[in-house]
Amino acid sequence: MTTKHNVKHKGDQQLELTRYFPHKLSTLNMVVSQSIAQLHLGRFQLSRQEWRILAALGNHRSMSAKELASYTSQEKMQVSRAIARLKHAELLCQQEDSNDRRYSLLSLTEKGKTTYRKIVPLALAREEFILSALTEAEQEQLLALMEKVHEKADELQQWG
Amino acid sequence: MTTKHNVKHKGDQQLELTRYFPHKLSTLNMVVSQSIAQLHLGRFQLSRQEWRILAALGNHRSMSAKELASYTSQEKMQVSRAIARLKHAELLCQQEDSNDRRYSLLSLTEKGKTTYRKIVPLALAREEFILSALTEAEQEQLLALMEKVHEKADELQQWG
DNA sequence: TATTGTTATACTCTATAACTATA
DNA sequence: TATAGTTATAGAGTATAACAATA
Repeated sequence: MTTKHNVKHKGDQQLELTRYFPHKLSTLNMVVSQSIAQLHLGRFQLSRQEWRILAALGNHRSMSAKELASYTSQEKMQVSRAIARLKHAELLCQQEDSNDRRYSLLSLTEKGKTTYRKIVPLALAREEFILSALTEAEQEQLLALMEKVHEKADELQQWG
Repeated sequence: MTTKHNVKHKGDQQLELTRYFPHKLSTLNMVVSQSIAQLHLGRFQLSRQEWRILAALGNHRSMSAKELASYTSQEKMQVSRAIARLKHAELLCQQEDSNDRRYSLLSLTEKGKTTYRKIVPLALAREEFILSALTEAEQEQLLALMEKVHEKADELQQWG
């Protein structure tokens, strides 16, 4: 019996960290996210949270804080604080929803849109560079496989 | 011209966050790493850094702090602090390398080995569950594709 | 009573770099 | 002078939950 992780003794399972999927995924994410962070942190002074919100609003005109949290996969406090910073930097403006005043409508200011238009081509160029390691078909495969794994991991997380 | 990310106006690139590879990778990593963290944080009171070191030493008998840093993809301070905590918990012991006393030889205590033997089967079971979303062939594909992407991202990160 | 969003608090993590000891 | 490893410090990020306003 041969498996990916060696079994040295009967009933004595070994875990080789460098072949352990969660670790491989984590290190891949580390290098990819750092290469992207160089962009928004370095040149645009945007935290990851702020960058995600800028990206969301640049593409969707207007969203509530709750929608932003869900869309950007962040907690509502993270979103709330990122909004405060973006508002302070005058990249974003906030108005009440007249139908339900608990909601706020968030959208980019002209300054925010300008920043979006500057950063997006650079971000897409980096994505393209990274994915140029793969053929188009492989890219689709990779995304499909990641999707499947994501669903299973969701299941696991729910059940603890 | 159709691309993955819509182009609404000429020269006006749009980025759809949910289709942006770095973001998809980040959210996948989030759910996978959290499902693993439930294990080592919840049941074994080990931080991610400590868990990685335990895993490394359980599989390799003895390593120096520097080797651990490289092997576990962590900074040397993180490793140093994780070592201190593991030493305090008596899971790990440290002795000087008699050839070069700058180096220390780190290895698991019996208590550390016992913890390793308890946690590894559970960690592997979680990995197996997550990867059960894929066939064996798909698993190999996924790892191969991730490897290629990793190399490209390394390149990008180096050049800034 | 439930929901959106903000704020307070304490805690952890991180990054930079200074530091010790050895070579 | 270079390397292994530790420690100090400050800043950033995080989680929990209390809170206000609205429905």
